[in-house]
Amino acid sequence: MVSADTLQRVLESARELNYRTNAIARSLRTQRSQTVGVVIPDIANPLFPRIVRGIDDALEDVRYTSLVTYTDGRDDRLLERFELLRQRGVDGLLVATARHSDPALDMLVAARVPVVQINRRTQNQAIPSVTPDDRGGIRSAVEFLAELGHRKIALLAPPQTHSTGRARIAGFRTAMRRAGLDVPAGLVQSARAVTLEEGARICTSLLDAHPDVTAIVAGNDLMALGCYDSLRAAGRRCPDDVSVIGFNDMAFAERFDPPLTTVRFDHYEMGATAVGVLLRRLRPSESEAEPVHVELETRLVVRGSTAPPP
Amino acid sequence: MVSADTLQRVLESARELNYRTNAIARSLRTQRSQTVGVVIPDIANPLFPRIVRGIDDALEDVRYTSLVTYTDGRDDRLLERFELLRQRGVDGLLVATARHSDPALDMLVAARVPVVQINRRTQNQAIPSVTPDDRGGIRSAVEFLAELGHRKIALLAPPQTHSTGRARIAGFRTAMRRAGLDVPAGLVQSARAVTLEEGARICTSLLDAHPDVTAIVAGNDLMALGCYDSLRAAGRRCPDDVSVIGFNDMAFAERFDPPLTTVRFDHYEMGATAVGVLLRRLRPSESEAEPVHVELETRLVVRGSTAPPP
DNA sequence: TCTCGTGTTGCGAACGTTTGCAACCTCACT
DNA sequence: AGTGAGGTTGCAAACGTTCGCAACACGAGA
Repeated sequence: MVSADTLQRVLESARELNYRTNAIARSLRTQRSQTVGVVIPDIANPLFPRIVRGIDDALEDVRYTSLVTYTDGRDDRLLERFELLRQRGVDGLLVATARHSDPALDMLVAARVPVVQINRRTQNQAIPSVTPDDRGGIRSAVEFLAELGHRKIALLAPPQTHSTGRARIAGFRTAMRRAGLDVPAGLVQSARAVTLEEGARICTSLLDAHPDVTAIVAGNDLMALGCYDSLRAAGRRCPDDVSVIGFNDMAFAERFDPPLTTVRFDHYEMGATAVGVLLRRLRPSESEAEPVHVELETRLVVRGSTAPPP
Repeated sequence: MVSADTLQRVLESARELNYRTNAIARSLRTQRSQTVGVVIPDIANPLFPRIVRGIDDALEDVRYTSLVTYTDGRDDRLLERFELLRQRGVDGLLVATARHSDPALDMLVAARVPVVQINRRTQNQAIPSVTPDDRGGIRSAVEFLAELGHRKIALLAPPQTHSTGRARIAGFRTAMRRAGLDVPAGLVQSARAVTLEEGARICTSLLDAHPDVTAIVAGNDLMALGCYDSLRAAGRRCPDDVSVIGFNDMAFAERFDPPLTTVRFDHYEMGATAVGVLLRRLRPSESEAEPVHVELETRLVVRGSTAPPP
């Protein structure tokens, strides 16, 4: 539109005065901040750094920035977090704290805030989500254990209030049925939280009640580590006496003692994909489009925490 | 200033219209964004999540928000990252990527941008910093090994371009001297990067050249894990044949095989303290105050990767 | 009663962009 | 030469706050 020479001179003096376009002023005028809010339980939980990294890299490609905030699993903080982010003018939200029934999320869709769920999802189908294939993952774990010869397999599931809890229980039951195995009451336990300590606690009570269990599918890697502790305390060896399988393939899982057999999916990709879904929603033309629900492929990574039953 | 009744009514209708003060407009007007930029190599590096968490919690107390961005160790990206954050109008910067000589940081102080360094520092004394007590930490590691009876102790230091590299070499030399031990050339090696792979590489070449080494002090926990790999590949056992000590006490270090003996300091506190220093700098009255350099106390955590020499 | 000081109220400018629109210019066609 | 289309230029409004300042009211002292 202007001559190359003028452009050159403009750019030059801009650099000279070191002009920097003021993103705040731009945001105020355009009503878009090129910013998305990310709500996770805790960045220090090993599940989340790679997710966040995937988010941030994908956002950077389109010159967006993330604002990350934490709930520490305290659901009463959710609304407050959302409020904070909206004050800051985020264009959309990436939420990894969904509960099966989640008024805070419902409120967001009512307020027409673009939201995408990560890792977990609510029953409200109107909110797009990117999650692992929980059922498939658990199924591959059960199949593997069954092939090894295990018959008494227990599941330590995430809480029933999480989609991960429900989906994994469902996946477990169908896989067991297909393998021709019983699931006696008491062999499926729901945790109150997805923590190492809770994993240990449940594992201990489970083994007390059912000493003949030879394999445990844990709700995630942290809970699997809790099982390690519990087994050690009970004088049982893993994998010789009891096999353990985790979920997530957290960083350094291959270096634990024993190296953890676990269901892997790509955390980085989960974050990046969620950004893609959100950005699509952010386009005015597609803001009302049918919500997508992406399920990420899982793969069982066999390491040292699984063996044939004794 | 107004009656309690009026206040009540104002607040009520504010809630009714669900008024939300627009942080962007406020920032534009006040020229303060209540935001600080955080520059780290990579959130997926296990050192950083707890630091960032400490930062964010401390910031939240004063209603600030962080904008986190990554360099992946590519120093040429630094300026670009700074530029991005300044465009976004951050009030100050927290930088964990300092090099011993660092033009990008010098540029920031020239531009009077409030900066605090975390974990590492440049030689430019004008920039406040919060770092671990590198010398003290290494000293406690060496003293412990010497007490166990080790005589041939090697150091795999971080790069010389990092303050951590220099300080740890210095600490190593004085500790060895005090213990009455020699430091032959070749027993102090500087890494090119602070990674697991680089740790393995150096460890292998070190053990080739000096097979009589019985203990290794690694630049950090990741490099220590690299030593594990290298030792295993060489058919040497840890700690029976060679002891290994790390630095940082990264998450789950106690669960590695063997559990890692390492120098611990409080990452969370490091982040929180840095925020404190930065906030003080942000006050106009103290922006020119003498820069402080906080050194965080370290403590050796003895686990299973150390034993008397064979 | 007038002046001055103190305190309150309310208006409007400013922050740095983007964007719509009016004004203007050029050129071609009638 | 007049008209209109197409294109360029430049100005001003607007985004949602904060904050300085003018205007005003009130009371006290001369």
